[in-house]
Amino acid sequence: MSHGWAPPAHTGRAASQQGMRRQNLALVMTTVAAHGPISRAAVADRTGLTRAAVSSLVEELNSAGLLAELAAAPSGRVGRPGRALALSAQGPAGLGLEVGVGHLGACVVDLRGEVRVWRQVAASNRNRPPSEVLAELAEVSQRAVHEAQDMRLRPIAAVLAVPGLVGDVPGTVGRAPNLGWRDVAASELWSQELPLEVENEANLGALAELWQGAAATDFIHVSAAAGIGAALVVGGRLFRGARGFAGELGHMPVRPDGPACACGAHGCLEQYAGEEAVLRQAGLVRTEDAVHRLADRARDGDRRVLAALERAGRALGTTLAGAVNLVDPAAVVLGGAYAELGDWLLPVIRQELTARTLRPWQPEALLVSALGRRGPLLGAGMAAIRRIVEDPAVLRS
Amino acid sequence: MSHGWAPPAHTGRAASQQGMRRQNLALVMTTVAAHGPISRAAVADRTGLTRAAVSSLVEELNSAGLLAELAAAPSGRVGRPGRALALSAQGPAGLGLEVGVGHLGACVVDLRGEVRVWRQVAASNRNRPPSEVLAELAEVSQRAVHEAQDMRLRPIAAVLAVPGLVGDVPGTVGRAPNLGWRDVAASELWSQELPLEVENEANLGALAELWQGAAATDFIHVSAAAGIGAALVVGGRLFRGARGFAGELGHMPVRPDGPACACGAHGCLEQYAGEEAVLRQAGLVRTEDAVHRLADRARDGDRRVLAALERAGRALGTTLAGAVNLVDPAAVVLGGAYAELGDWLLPVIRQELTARTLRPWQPEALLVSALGRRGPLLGAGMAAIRRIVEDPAVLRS
DNA sequence: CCCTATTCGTCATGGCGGAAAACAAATTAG
DNA sequence: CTAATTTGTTTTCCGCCATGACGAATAGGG
Repeated sequence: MSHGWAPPAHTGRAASQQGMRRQNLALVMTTVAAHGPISRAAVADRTGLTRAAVSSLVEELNSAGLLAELAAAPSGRVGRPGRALALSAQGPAGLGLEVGVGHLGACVVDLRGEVRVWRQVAASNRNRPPSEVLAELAEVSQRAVHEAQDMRLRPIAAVLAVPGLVGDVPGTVGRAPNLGWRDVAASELWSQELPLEVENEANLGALAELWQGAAATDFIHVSAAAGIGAALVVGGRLFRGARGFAGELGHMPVRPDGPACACGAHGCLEQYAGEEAVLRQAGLVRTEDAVHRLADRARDGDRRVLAALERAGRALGTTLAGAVNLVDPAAVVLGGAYAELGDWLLPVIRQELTARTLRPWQPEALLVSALGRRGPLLGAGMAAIRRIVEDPAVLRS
Repeated sequence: MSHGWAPPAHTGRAASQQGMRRQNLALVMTTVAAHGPISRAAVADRTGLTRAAVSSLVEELNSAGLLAELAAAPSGRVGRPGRALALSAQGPAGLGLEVGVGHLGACVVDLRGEVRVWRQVAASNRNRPPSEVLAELAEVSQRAVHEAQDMRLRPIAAVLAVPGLVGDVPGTVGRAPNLGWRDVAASELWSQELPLEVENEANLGALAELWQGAAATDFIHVSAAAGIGAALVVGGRLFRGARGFAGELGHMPVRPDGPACACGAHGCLEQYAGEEAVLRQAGLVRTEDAVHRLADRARDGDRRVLAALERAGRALGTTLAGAVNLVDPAAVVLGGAYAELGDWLLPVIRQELTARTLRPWQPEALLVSALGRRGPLLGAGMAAIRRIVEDPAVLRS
């Protein structure tokens, strides 16, 4: 009647003692990262490892320069005081890079997740040759790296945030319409020593949100630039879908027979809540700082702008309600350009969410990103160093 | 500027040698399950374990009665022939149970994933006291268990498929409107020895689809009964969302200002593609076998029925396109009542998917479940025994 | 001041489990 | 019948964590 189990569910990997060590090193590392200065004994309690094992693991992490012992603080409790462990403020660091339409950015984040260097410069990158853009970025980056080195920080990996899609080949930009890029092998053009990884800016914004602790471990992060993108974070990880295309919120249907969209369909969300559509409704022309002007006029009470924002918010809310019904996230975060327009969008979206989600929806579960435009670059820097926290053994090679 | 890493990303568990053994036992088990009769050496090649380690692991699984050695088949290749390992056709088995509106079911699935006992009886369970229903189910179940025992099968766990929502407390049915159940503690009413777990029938249908190998490891399984539910399978696992409510496809908005829905919103998918809506459009009254009658009339070319199905398919397609844009599954599977109506729904849905998905959509990635109504019960049986395959160490306790 | 209770970190021992390599067994090719 | 080849087991070894004991560093009480 049946034919047995289907082939593989992605066959796991063999567990070895090296793997065990590796996992426990990571466990200690993440525990220290998450629970501030903490003693070995407390790590042991929290992880289930023995104190002896923790000692050995800490010793290894310590001599690799990943952990540091802080000065002892009097605890007031009886017994020998523990020695406070914390992630090292020196040593390995992550280099975050960003190519925006109107700016370039570089930042350095240390193991603790703290931003130590932050540089952004204005630049007109629209339709500029990628090699030229990356060359200028390299200059900005090098200054940032030098600054970091003065603080005894040693960047070990770079992540580049781009307003576009990552290509099938790692390290390439598949398409970035706003930059005019198409199939750009960024990591090859990148002449620096550091390994470079490319990631979509919206995804990195979502990761920044995750690691800065504003939202839960399961949320939808919506951000708008030219298009509308959503990043799904599930169980503390980016959810990319089977082919890596998950999160195309902008082309969810709002009205099946609505206005034609560039994608070929009709009534996509972008036709209601996309930058171009909103500006058109508001009677504004599209410029680099259009979002600011929208917000200004809304503050001034401009009827047409307010109506445009309400219309956008309603469409966005409807679509998000659908997404919430389907994915059941713990929160929805508005980032990117939407963050600045939160005052006017939030109430309408809340209304729609409340009305259209089958399960009761807590109003406070819809929130505006506190990171704003800094999200992508911050996320890039954090992502670059986060690997070390989540798997310190990669440095042992 | 920043405040370091956010608290936990669900802190992992400490790796111990026992855990290592456990993981490798599972690895051998799943490898044998997935790749048919296979020799120790081939398992070693495939998993990366050494032959010695595999031997030791197989020895343990063997003496626990989980693996069996088949008669040697001449391979024709040079060298000592391998001894073919396969999952045991005896020993531990899973008991699948189902309470439907019009029937009760029980089945027994062995370690290989093969159905060995299959029993379904008609019953009118609508608004019947849960204790009475479960008592009758227990009888059916016991006969099935006895039959299984005659085949040297020993059911070790039961999973119950219900057309409703699982409650917060494991083992309880939160709501099953079609049965008239509300907060029923099924596992307490279940007087049998076996541990009982309760799961939504649509989810189990999706798991059956997964394990029977029709679809990929990432897909959306749509099924309709009274409501429209979707089960998301991601990386070979059920995706439940933050609160366990993921998959409410029926209340995704199709037209923001469409007909009012029982959920309080307007224009939900259920108002277009739900059983009641389709029947109303088709001019049929609602009965137990309404789906059959729909299919019959459609086959006869009934204009009104065909129009109703087209309308439903179009709405379903629009919504699924949105879901695909958001989640990017490798496939979409139509199950439940939709499976029988596939001939008429499929073309329209394909059309919408092709038109509305941003990424190119392969027509063959939309398919109809071959399991039909058997899915939920089959999935229940398979789920009950699948745990042993995925973690054989649980039997060691 | 000294002694005890308490907690922390380390050290020594042991056992478990996989890796590596040698070996025995079973087949094909010639 | 021998050589070659592949399989499965045996043996030895090593890494890693658990266990338990011990020294270290504190607070509290007499």
